[in-house]
Amino acid sequence: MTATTASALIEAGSPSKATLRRRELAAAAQETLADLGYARTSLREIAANTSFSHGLFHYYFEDKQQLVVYSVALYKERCATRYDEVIASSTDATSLLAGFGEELAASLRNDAAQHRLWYDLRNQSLFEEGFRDGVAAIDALLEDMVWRVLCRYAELSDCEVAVERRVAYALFDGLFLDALNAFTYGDLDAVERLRTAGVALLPGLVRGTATA
Amino acid sequence: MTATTASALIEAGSPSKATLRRRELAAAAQETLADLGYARTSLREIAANTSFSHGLFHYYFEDKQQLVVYSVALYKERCATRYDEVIASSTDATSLLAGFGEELAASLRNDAAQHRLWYDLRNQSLFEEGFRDGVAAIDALLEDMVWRVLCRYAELSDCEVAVERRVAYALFDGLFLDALNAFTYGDLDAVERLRTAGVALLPGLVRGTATA
DNA sequence: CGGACATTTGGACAGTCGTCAAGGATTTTT
DNA sequence: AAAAATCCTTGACGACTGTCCAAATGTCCG
Repeated sequence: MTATTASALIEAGSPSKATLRRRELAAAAQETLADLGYARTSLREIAANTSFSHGLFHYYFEDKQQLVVYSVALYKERCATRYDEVIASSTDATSLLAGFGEELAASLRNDAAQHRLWYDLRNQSLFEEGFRDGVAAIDALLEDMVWRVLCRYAELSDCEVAVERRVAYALFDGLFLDALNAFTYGDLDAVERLRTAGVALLPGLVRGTATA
Repeated sequence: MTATTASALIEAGSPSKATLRRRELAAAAQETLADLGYARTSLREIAANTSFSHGLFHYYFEDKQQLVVYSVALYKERCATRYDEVIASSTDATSLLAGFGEELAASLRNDAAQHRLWYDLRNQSLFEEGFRDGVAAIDALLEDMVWRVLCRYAELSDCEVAVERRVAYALFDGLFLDALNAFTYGDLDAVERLRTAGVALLPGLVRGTATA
């Protein structure tokens, strides 16, 4: 249900002409935002990296907040399906672990700027109420994503999950945020460290089902 | 060594008259900043919650960035010693766990606004280079704090630590950030959930020393 | 007391910002 | 082809920002 709410932000199904333009503007905005962060990015600067004028953004979005939330949601909707193929194609726990670690590392390596924008937005939502609903919807998407990985891993390794959904998400998120920090500061090893730590964490979140 | 770097930010030892005033201004600034967040807080607004004028802040601080870093560091220096008394006074693993959980919960319950300011600042540092050194110094302080708790727990439970320093910090930080999000959104149960999850995590980060 | 220095004020400066509205330009519909 | 609806640009408005600075105030020592 919460996931559906998030999808509603992007308006799935009917790609009307206006919706397509809206997505185009949001995608362009996302690049500039990922570069500079929310606070330092003005609508004029966003428009400058575009073939459109700054006024147009107010034609398609009510205000800056809506634009930013829409932009981030647009990326995160794709991002939240990142591990689904590995989940579906893995037939044993070991290969799931390997595929998961690979995707985790790739996500940091290739999309670091987008991730830091997401964390920026999530943090702003602690101060600006207007962000809360959008952020909560995206957060639910990511929590579901982690939960799917964990459940599949438990299934393949014949165990049961030993932590709550939100705890599992919080732990992986902590690892990822730490790695993103290091990576952004220029520490290239952070990618491999994240892979290792992520792969090591997963087995710690399940317990054998034989004990009773 | 890294901790010493952070302490240098606050200038320990000699409480000159100027330093005292500097601390007073920073402490006042911290309140407004914790309320509004970094981006939405202007020097005029900070000064308005003070008996001083806005120009004075530029007399004691080079720019807004320095003021903010100093303000957050001032709080975090105290905060990073939060668990030390429990560490010192606990004589068995169980009471350490209980005391740790209690402090963890209290930290969220009482200082939520200060914590979200810290996370705000840490996130800004991903976009603004001027924040990096100060943030890294504070981060090292917190990592040390977690590490001290973990090492003491391992010692009292006759185990050895099974994860690296930064991984331990990242995991607890993930739990805390998740709880802070929920708490700020009005979820009062987040405090007790954080206590439970924190207490449950600690034993998972050590392993018995008997196995060889 | 009087000068030297430190502290504090409040206004001015030069920008930047989000928002909006009036008017072209373009597309769609009739 | 004319009319209507939609799309897009441009320029302006008022408010706000960090920073700087000349002047006022306070403090301390000779």
